[in-house]
Amino acid sequence: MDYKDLANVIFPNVKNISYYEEKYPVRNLKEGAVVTRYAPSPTGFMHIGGLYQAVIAKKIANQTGGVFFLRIEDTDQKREIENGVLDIVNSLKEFCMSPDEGMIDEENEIGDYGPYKQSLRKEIYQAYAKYLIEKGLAYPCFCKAETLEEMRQKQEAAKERTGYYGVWSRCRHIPINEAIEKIKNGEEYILRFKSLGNPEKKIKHHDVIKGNVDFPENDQDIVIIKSDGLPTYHFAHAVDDHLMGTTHVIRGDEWLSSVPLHLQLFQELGFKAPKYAHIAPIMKEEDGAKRKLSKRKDPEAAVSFYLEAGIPEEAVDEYLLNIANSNFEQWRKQNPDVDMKEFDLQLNKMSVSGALFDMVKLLDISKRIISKYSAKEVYDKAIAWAEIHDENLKKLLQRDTEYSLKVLGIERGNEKPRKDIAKWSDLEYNIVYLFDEEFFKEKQEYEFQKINDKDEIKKIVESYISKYFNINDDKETWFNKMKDLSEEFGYAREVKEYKQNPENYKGHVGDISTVIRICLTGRANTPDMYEIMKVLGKESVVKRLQEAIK
RNA sequence: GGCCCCGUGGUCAAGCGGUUAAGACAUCGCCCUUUCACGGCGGAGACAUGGGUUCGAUUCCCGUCGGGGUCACCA
Repeated sequence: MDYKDLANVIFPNVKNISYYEEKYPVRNLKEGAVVTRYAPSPTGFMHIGGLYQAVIAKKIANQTGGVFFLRIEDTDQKREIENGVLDIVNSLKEFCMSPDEGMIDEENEIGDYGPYKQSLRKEIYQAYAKYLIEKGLAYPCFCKAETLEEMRQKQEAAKERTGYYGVWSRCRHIPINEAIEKIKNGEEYILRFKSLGNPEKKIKHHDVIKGNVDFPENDQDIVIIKSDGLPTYHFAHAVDDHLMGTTHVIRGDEWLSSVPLHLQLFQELGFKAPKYAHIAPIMKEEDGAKRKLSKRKDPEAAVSFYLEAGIPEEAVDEYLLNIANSNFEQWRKQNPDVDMKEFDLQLNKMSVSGALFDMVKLLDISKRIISKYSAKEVYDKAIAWAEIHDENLKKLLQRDTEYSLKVLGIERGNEKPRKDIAKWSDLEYNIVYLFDEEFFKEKQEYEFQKINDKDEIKKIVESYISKYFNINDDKETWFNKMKDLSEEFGYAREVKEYKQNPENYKGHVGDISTVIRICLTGRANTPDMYEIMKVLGKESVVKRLQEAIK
């Protein structure tokens, strides 16, 4: 009895690995093209850290003329959630991070290296597992959970390393015929990798992000095939990334310490090892301590959080890119209108330790991006958001599209556009008062500032309506009239004038215009008043002013 | 606890033995033909710590402290 017999008893019907090696040939890509992947488990909502990985992986692949694919790692069927795959696929799509290959919905996929869902690749893993058994590098393990637990306690008591290795790996030493016997008797077992590593020796690993890291060799006989017949992460990683032609494994740095194992697996399977780039996680500060953004505790960990808040997807992508390579913002400053696809991302410039998530910075980026949109773009994007999240805003904007466009166009499209909207959920507050129906819905409560004498206010407004206001004035005329009005009531035409001789005036043009502004809009702070009047139109302006002094 | 990684202003970060230690966000002040926003200018604000090595260390080495990761039939 030899290893081949054992292999045949365990996997009597699987194909030879040469079948798969031929079926999935080496990719025909140009020199330097990088193949990356995003390989999540459908076990919960899409995490911002996952998006971060996807952004980086896609960017690196695209900018080298390579391939970015999506592989679903659903080998832990206990933890799987409903619509997990769909959520991942849709989230990627929303953030413009759709893969070149891989799953495109719960069932379907594109690309020649599939299936891209691990649960559908069972027989492939088994073929490679069989190959390892034949080589004497994998063996069945009959240890029960309790046995393992006992062993572990002994190890801890003896202050030894825990795990299944060396003298502790009892099933490794079961004679082949005995193992076959057990299997034939129906004993339950899993498959373990037979590690040839020696922890006294170091392996050198060069990580594309972390740099040189030395580890002891792995000597753990880790599980490669679980009792449900599916592979563990480690084994699936080696098989899949080999067959799918991944050149750069870009993943979270929680995997860094398994590199010795993975390298060993690639080695023993006869695969060329990929390059590894281990990304530091996005952190959050709590009670003075840093920790990974948590799915449970932090709403901002879910990508849906940003969608719901109405932060443009583009802004989130740019923010993430900014965390990845901090020189992005310099590039952005020099190339304000260039698509972020043009930015050259460099893995070796990535930080080795995790950055704290900075919502303020995200919002700043978001403001910049929204400020660049045309009124039409704002309209379309805001409606698309409101469609799902804000019925009121949708109605408001759609009532009179033409008018809405004028409102959204205020101080937009010029050289220094307004940057006061960071997310679509800000928009309603920002513009409601420009709609008469809403404005007159409730009696406005005016809080005047410097000038608050009712009579004085009434006179100022009346005078403005009767003597100065003309909707057709150009900006300069309009401006001068505001100064004339100021003068009429004993206020300085210029702020500077007033500051030089405050005793000569009751105030300055700013005080007067504030009165008009508040009567007109109900607010002390608004965008340019001239533009607002133009948008409101003659009737509305007069009506608003008259109502205000009633 | 073992193994591994990290430690520059509040945050993200340049920096690779000699620098007035960049820049961005945040913050403060001033300016910007009237508010707000934008923009401009300026201010405050940092090399965790103790030893080495060196003519000279933020940069190199060691210790300490602090932070993070990992030690599953989870990924």
